[in-house]
Amino acid sequence: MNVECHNIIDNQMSVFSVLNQEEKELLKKNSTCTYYKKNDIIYKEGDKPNGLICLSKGKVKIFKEGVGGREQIVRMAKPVGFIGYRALFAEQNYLASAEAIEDSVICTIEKETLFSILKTNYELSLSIIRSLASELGFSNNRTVTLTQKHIRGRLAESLLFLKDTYGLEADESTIKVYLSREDIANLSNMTTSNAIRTLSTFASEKIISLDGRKIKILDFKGLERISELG
Amino acid sequence: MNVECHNIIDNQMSVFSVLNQEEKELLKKNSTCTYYKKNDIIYKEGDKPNGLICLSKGKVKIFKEGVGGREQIVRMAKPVGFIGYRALFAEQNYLASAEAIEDSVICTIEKETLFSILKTNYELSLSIIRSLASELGFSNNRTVTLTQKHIRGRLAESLLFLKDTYGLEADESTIKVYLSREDIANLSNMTTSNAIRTLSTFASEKIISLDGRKIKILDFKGLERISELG
DNA sequence: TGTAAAATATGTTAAAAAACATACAAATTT
DNA sequence: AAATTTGTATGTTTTTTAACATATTTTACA
Repeated sequence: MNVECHNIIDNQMSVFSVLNQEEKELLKKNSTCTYYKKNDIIYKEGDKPNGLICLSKGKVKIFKEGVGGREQIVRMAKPVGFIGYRALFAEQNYLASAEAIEDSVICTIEKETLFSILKTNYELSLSIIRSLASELGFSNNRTVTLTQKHIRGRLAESLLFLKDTYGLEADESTIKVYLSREDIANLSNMTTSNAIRTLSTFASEKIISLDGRKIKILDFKGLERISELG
Repeated sequence: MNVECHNIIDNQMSVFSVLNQEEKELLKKNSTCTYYKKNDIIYKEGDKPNGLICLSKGKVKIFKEGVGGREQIVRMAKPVGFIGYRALFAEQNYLASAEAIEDSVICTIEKETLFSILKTNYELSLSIIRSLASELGFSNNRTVTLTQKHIRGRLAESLLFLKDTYGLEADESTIKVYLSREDIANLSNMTTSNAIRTLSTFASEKIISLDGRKIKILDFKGLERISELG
């Protein structure tokens, strides 16, 4: 009854498109589907991965607990995308936690099955290598921007990042994800107060407009300029 | 005449140990050896990778230019280790630069040859996946510590990181790498002034002792405490 | 070997961001 | 519907860190 899993594995756009029918059937037989409510934890820092988790529906934040329990969001996942594969492939326990920020559906592909297919399928290995290498580039980039940019620059970058990740509503300006001010702060390496304050400033400068958790980008160029300036 | 390359490929401890003799010979035939003086640039942000670079001798820093040209060191390489493989496998141009901080020898394995061997050798793919996944974990960790820890915590962490990476001299306390105060600052996300000042403070607290660029760790537990506290 | 340049050191000031305080609104629970 | 909790908003204070200034030492090299 795990239709969601089947859909992902059969998806022509997914990394599994390089597999033959037999391999796909094997994956389907060894995967399970799980449903999560908004704010549900999918896994926690320290947990042991037991498979490749694929986000089929919903949105998920990946975060680490830092100094004094302060949360830093290191990644935002969208369908169809993988979660927690870093720990799985590094053969480590999770170094970050995953939490659904919307009702979500995940499909977990059993570890041994995945590795057995990986053994014979060069294309799949290569696409995993590419994914990890891209994400490492992204992470290194973020290390620099989060440490070097000032508050306005960091917030502007986060808003552009959210836009790039989740896209815009039909109005071509509302960012298609609804985060709490606290999550925006944890994504941008600042306190909640400063996230709220800086969002208000951006709104007063007509760069964005705010309506609860809805954020409309009014001046893309302006936002990019602030992000680049630091 | 590229003996250095041959040594690396034949090394029982390297990732190439999983290759058969034929594959090793192919790699040797398609690799070149290059010598760098201290402060020589090996590659620059934006350059196109043309092979897998292996550091055979010496020490190399990998850094990114941030806001206003401010440098952030994202990795320190030691022999025998790979450099610039992220960009190679992501099929991107380099997102960081590499500079020798000591006289160094590198061995470059030609790209096409490497990929052809990768195609047939599952073990090699897997070890690359593991490396990338580990480094991604490290990078995410650093994002959090560099943004959340205070100056003392960041510097303490950097000193411990340098110790873990390059080890200690025979005296069991001198860190086996000699960096400028500027490099230490660029590794720890602080200004040179603050690196100098904080090093002096640590020295006055008898946590470390300084002799030019030689740094002796006198109180390991103390340093760890400062690092963990933030 | 003298001189310029680079690196190190340290004090002072200015700016940035966190911490704190408080108020209010909205959502949830009872 | 009242009470409580949670999230948002904004002003003030304090801390942290960068920026600046200047001196001294070391290194490079002509």
